[in-house]
Amino acid sequence: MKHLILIVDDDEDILKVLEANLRLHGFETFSAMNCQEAREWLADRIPDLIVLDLMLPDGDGVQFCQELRAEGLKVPIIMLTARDKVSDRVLGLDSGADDYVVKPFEAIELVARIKACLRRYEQGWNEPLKVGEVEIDPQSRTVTLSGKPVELTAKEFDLLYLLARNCGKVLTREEIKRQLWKDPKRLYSWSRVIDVHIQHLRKKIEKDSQNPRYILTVPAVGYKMVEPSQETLKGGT
Amino acid sequence: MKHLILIVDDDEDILKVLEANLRLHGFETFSAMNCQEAREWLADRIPDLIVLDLMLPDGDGVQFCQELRAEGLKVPIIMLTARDKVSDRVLGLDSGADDYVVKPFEAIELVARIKACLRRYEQGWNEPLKVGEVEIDPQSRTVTLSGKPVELTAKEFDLLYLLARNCGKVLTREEIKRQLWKDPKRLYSWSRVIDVHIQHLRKKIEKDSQNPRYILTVPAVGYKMVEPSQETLKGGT
DNA sequence: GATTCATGTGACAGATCTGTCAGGTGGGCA
DNA sequence: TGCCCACCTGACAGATCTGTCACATGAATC
Repeated sequence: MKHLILIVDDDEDILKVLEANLRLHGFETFSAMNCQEAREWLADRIPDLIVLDLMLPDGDGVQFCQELRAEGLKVPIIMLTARDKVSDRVLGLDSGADDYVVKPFEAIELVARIKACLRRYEQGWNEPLKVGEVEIDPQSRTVTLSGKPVELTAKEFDLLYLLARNCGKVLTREEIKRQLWKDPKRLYSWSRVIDVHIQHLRKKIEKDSQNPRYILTVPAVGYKMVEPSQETLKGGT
Repeated sequence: MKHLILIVDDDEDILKVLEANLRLHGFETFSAMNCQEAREWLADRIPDLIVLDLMLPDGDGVQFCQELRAEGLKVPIIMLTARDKVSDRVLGLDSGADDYVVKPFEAIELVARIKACLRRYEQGWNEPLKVGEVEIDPQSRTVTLSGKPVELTAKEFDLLYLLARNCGKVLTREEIKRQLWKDPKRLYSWSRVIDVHIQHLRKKIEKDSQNPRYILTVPAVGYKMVEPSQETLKGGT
């Protein structure tokens, strides 16, 4: 439930201040001293927001930001930048960043920006979705099937919402793991958790969990959710 | 899932540093010390990207690169070159290389370039294709024939997509094998797998698998996919 | 028409992948 | 503390996929 923030900065003092402040405000934090560290960390899990210094020992923050965006990372990124280094690229925010804060700054200001960004971002993750007869409302974390409420556990809900947001697109088990488990180290790669949760979901939202219409297996690849076709909707054996 | 990178360089130190760095970033690597070794390796399989030194003991990198392109190899190639050797040929990139990095370089920079190249390249592998009435969508891994969905296995799908991407061009069995089997050692060279999969595909997407309109046999060479001509579309016997 | 070579076809078995289940673990709560 | 519940693990069986083989077919050549 806590938001996880990744801070990328090479100044230890700033790191410490930021970490302390953010934790005070109920965030979980993880720090990286350079691009490389950040990359490695991001290979495993996805934070809710990234605070990124413009100047890093092993690369340019703007470039790094563009790289992340190109990889399809969608979480908000806030840039830290010295006043005299505020380049047009950053100001134009076409680096892919969502906001920037000029150093030196009050920690409180950054926290405010972070909260604002998260709010805006989570709008997208707060939108109710409808796939076929399945309606998913993240606000209340409720799911209804043909109007009737369905009880889901936390993981089941998150998994369903993730699938629904990528409706039609195949998600590999790797992708799912990265999004749903903040600490993937604890999850053995050969674990069958995802399959198990998928089965639970099917039992709850499919009429015939043996012949699923919503959550399809794509052999050798992963799973995908689809808008059921008319015929499968009718012919519900 | 991991990307496979072939590094061609005769400097063992550089090789070691590159391998370590690339593996750290989740790539699989294979090294060749010269053109010959690279050629032999490439005869078996196709990496996702090649890092190629300009100066090699048994040949010129630019020439080797052109050779590979002439053979129809399409994966991105990044050239390594000493600053004073940056020839116009390389700068113009008409050697067929996609990018170049000047020595000495930061490993991190190369990694960034590699990722950028891969991203650009893989865009192409996510695009839906349409050949005649056959539509192929890699995102959802679905195929439709005249709008009606067709069920394919994983291998069948990969094979079809490969043929479609090379629509009009003949692919030899060797080329197909190199692209679809990352570990070709396990596949006997006389194996008929490809033929068998082709037959399965024909049964699924051709009206008359005896007189295929999409997937044609080119005797003594291989297979090719074509945009069916009008007459064959009408006269469907 | 016989021979030869390459491709098409169907059957089969081993490999791989998914679905399923029976514990085990740990956190929350009374 | 002890119960309950969600979640994770690991083993297994069944289903599916895939590579191999044996043989059929068909075209080209002499």
